Amino acid sequence: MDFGGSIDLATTLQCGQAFRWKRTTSLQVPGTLIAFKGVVSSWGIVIGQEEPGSPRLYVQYDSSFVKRERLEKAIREYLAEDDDLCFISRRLGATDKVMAQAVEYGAGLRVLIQEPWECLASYIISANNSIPNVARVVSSLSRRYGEPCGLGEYTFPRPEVLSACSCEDIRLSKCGYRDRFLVDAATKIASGEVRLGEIRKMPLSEARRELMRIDGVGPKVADCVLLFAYHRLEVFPVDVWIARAVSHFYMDGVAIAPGAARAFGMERFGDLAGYAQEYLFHYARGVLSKER
DNA sequence: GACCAGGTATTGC
DNA sequence: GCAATACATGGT
Repeated sequence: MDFGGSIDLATTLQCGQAFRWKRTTSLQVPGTLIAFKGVVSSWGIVIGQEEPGSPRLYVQYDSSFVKRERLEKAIREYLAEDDDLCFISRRLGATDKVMAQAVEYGAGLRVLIQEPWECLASYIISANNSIPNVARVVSSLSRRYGEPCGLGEYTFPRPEVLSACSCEDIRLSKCGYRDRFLVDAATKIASGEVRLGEIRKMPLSEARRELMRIDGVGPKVADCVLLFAYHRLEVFPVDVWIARAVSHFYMDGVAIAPGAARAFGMERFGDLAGYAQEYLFHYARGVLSKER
C-alpha cells in the first residue's frame, strides 16, 4: 500500500510508544529491509518498509480474519496518516535549536493512534518498568487471555475478561505488583464506571481526572493514554527521560519537577507538545543515555 | 548485591 | 500539600 505521508516505520514502531511490535524477517518482498509483526485493530499483521523514507508499505495478513480494504484503512488510521508530518516537523524545528536537532534525529517518527484500552493497560504496566518488560507482559496477557487474530498473534484481552481474573491469575504474566491495578482498570471499564468512549469528548483536564480515577493511573500514565490513544497532541507526558531532557537541554542541567516540566512543554510547544515530547524522548534516549 | 527501568500509592509530617 | 518509601520483575 502507498502511505500518504512521510514515515520512518522502524522508528515509529520501535520508539517505545507501542509495545507490540517485534522485528521480523518473514516478509518476503524483494528489497524490503525492515519488517515488524504485531497487531492493528485486532488483526495480526506483518508490516514492512523498503527504507525509512519510502511511502510504499508492504503488509502481510491472514485474509480469513479481515479483508484488505478494511485492514488498510485501519493501518492508515493507526499510523495517523492525516497528521501532516512535514508541517509538524517544520514548525517544531523552528521552535528552537534543541527541538530542531531532535526532529532531525527522529525524522519520520509519527505519533500512533492506539486502541484506548490496550494503551491504558500497557502504560499501567509501564510504571517503574522497562520497555522490553512491558512488551513481554502485554504479549503474555494477550496469549493467555486474548484471541487468535492471524499470523500467530493474539488480541489484547477485553476488559470483561481481565476483570474476571484474579490478581494471582494476572500475575502469571509477570506484571508484578501491578496486577491489582490491571484488575481495577478492567473492572472500572467493564462496569462502565469509567467510560473510555466519553473521554474522547471531554476537555483535557476533565479527561485526565477521569483516567486518574483508576488505580495505578497517575499524571504520566493518563497523559500517555491521552496522547497515544486519543491523539491529544497538546499534552506533554513527563517521564524520567523527559525530565532529564528538559533539565539538560533547557534548564542548564538544573533538575526540574515533573509538573513543572509538563507545564514547560505544553506552554512552549502548544498544540504540537505531544510530537515535541516524542521527538525529545527519542532524542534523549539516543543521545543522553551515553552520558550516564 | 546494588541500582535502574516511560511511576504510583501510601504514609507521615 | 509535600517528601520519603515500598513495590514485582528482569537486566546490568
